[in-house]
Amino acid sequence: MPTLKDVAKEANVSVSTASYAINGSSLITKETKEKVLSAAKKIGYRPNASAKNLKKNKSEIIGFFLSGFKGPFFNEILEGVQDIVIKNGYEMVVCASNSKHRLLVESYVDGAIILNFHLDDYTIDFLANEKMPIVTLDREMNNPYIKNVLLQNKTGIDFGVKHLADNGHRRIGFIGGSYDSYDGEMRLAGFKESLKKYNLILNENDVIRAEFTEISSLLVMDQYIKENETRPTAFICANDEMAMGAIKALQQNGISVPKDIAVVGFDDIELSKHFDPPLSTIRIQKKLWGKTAAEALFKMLDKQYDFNPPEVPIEFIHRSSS
Amino acid sequence: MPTLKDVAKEANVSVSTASYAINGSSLITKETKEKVLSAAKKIGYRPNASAKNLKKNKSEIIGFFLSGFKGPFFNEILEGVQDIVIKNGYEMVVCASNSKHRLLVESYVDGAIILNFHLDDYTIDFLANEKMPIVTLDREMNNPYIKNVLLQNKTGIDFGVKHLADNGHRRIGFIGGSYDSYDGEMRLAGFKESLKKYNLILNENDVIRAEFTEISSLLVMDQYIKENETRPTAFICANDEMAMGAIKALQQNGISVPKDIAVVGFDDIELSKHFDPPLSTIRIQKKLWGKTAAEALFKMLDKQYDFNPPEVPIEFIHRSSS
DNA sequence: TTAGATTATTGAAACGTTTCAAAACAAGAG
DNA sequence: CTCTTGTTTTGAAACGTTTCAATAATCTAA
Repeated sequence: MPTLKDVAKEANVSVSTASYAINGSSLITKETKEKVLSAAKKIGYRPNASAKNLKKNKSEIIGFFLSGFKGPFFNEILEGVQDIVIKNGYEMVVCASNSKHRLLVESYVDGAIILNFHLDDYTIDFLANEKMPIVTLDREMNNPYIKNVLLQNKTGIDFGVKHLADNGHRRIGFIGGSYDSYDGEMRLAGFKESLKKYNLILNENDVIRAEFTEISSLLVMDQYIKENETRPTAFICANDEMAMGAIKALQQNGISVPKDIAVVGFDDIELSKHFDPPLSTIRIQKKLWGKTAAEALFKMLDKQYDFNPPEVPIEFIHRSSS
Repeated sequence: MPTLKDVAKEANVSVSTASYAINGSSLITKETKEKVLSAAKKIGYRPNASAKNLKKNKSEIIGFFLSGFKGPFFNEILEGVQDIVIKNGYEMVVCASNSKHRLLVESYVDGAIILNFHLDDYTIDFLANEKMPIVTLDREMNNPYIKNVLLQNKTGIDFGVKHLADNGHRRIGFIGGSYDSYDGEMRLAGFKESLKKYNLILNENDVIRAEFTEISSLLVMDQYIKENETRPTAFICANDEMAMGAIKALQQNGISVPKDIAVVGFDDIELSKHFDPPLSTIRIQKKLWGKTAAEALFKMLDKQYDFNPPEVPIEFIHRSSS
């Protein structure tokens, strides 16, 4: 691999001149610059990012750290982030990590957005600093170099519960996800608050848990149906996949949705509007979520720390499942 | 940020000893190693990847370069790649680039998988070398350090055409995508070959083009319907999204699918089986595609160049749209 | 012309690691 | 004791850049 030194030799200038020329410094005359540039092209020079970053102590790359590429969800968030990253002249890398987090730990990136339950709070808190601000999408953290861009889970759930209550439902069940999900637990907490708000009684037995997947929800719902004589007239679910699983279980047991039981999801994933029946759900504007997060990050990279990121809008989408 | 030097000072050893200790060299005694490690922890030392990579001239990271995060497609491929990458003790970064490709050009990664029409052949050819082998998913290239892991587009289309021909269709149309897609053009070429194979005549007017999206396909199909008195009894589409768009256009014009016109897609995306009517299509095993690509890459990283990656299986999925 | 100011170029140090070769130390053998 | 051998530690160079400070070249004005 040819280096700057090789370019300098080829162009008959010093290494420093070559460096200035390639970086477009105004110190260098036009002729020299051209000489260097054509020498660089001739020998196929490419800058070495490691050396550059080592010297400059920054990479102009930000990282998005997620738990895995599965799921119908990330693409849109990433699109939003990417837009802002490009606008700021940076690049984004996306990493799924479940253990080592090398890229996060070894100063690869100048900033990070985190949506990854594998990472513990302690690590995130330890990593955040002036040289590497962090935005979390999946937890609340309190650190001058960390901003949280969180969803309005409780508001969203409240829209759903209100809708059901308005339509006369008095006994509403909830399908939650695994305990380690911040959003999931917030949604459950919101559910309980909303029930109170609308004077509905909470039947603890009607709060069931699956694992955020369609199949897990189908199974637990099937079991629930078989074990319970009387049932809620509506379920609200911590995400759309589980709503779909629940609906399938209900249908398989001869229970009609929404005639016998109404079901409301959360997230409004792409599939939801194509599902049969189309799913009532709470929509997150995912691309905007990504944008908001990225903007918060760049604000911190610009040494501004004293602000609160704007809320990401959320809305209830009424379709046929309720 | 504390450096190795700080660790060395804290532990009362030399920098080299600290380095050996942290990297687990067998030269170092147990006690020294422990001393160093606890010093490192105490002062919050984290290795600096830039310095390390500069010295070692490798990063143990491979990059996946795609054109954008849109589309229902990438996640599964990425999952496959990620599995293999982790198995090899590397990390993967995913980048969407439309212009600068900084991460690809500046020796950030030790290898690359490319599915990105924004990148031109010349650049890819220029970048590939022993220190950075490349696997392409979206074009044929001939270079000792590049392997192509391509789909069996023609075979796939042939399954579709055969299915339609077997069901008595004599006039079959095709909805292609934009000209710059390798897979799209291969599918079109395969379509023409298959027509010949089954003695069907090609009506050039029945080959229409959209842009791989549902909406573009809906629009061109709508126009096609309005402009043409007689029509094929079946369409085969270069991807599932366009098949869905076409079906919607047909339905909006009072044409029933599959009763009046059969439609077959390509890719078998998640949505296809939930679509109304569920879509007949050609399935790509996307996760396996990713795995195959990653395995080819690691073989090259292991200095093995003389092999052909295995074919990625492909199959026809019969649902209700045909 | 020439001193002084301005512009263009260069040498060398530094960034944080790794790793070779040399040095220091410890242990056995004579 | 001293010599050898083997083990552990260390000093220093190197990786490819950037950038400060210093030098060289050119220009301006008296």
